[in-house]
Amino acid sequence: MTLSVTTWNINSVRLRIGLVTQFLKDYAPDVLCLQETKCPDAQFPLGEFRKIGYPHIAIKGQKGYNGVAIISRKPFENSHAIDYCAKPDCRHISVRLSAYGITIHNYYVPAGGEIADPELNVKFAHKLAFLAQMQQNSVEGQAMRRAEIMVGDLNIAPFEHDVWSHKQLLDVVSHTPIETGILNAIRESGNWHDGVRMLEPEPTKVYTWWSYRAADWAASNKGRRLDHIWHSADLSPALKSYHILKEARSWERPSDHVPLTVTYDV
DNA sequence: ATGACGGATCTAATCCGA
Repeated sequence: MTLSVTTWNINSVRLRIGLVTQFLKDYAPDVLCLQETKCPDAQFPLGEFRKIGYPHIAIKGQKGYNGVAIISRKPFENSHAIDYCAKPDCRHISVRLSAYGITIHNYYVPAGGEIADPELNVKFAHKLAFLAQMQQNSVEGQAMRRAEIMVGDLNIAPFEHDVWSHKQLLDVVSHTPIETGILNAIRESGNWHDGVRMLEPEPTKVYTWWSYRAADWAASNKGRRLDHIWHSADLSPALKSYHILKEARSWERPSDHVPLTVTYDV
């Protein structure tokens, strides 16, 4: 049985509903995890997904900012959302896929603002606190962790070749040593495996995000790998392939992130 | 300057993204 999971920071699900449904029709992943839906639950476009074969939907959204969703062709149970840092800001939701017995966690980690110093920047302090709680959960669950996938916009590019210039981004939030160190510690202590880097090891450059601010994003190609799909160690034998839909960055009115899909043979 | 664009909101200017 195949399981394909896509993660995509959509930067407003209502504005880009046409792009999302076109993606689902063309690429048909089993599960789509969205971040930055920017949509209160009551206004989520459930019908648009139901009519193209995605009837199973878990949402955690609010007005204006953040928001996550899991949209599935296959049924799930135990939909669950965690408030990290005791803030009800819609940055996590999980489901358990009934037929697979696999749990999927979908995260939107805080961006962290401009200044990489928690003393000077409360947004960076929030990011570090969020990551600390993720690490605590990761370690606590490590011994029992089976059949789990975690995806999302983690807002950190952990490896040298996850950014266009390691040296030039060392003091830029998303690639500072404190952030990359914590993300690597979360992955290692939780015994998570990074499927994309197993299939595409360093030093190949891999990006999932290109800034809106570049005059020509494709020509400058100053990207970062901010979006990730990890799995528990027991799923590594099932890891099949990954796909980054870079061309989605050129679609009309695009998100600044593109869809990342990992496929398992389970 | 990496790079000033793009989304949502109490439709104007402000917050936020990374």
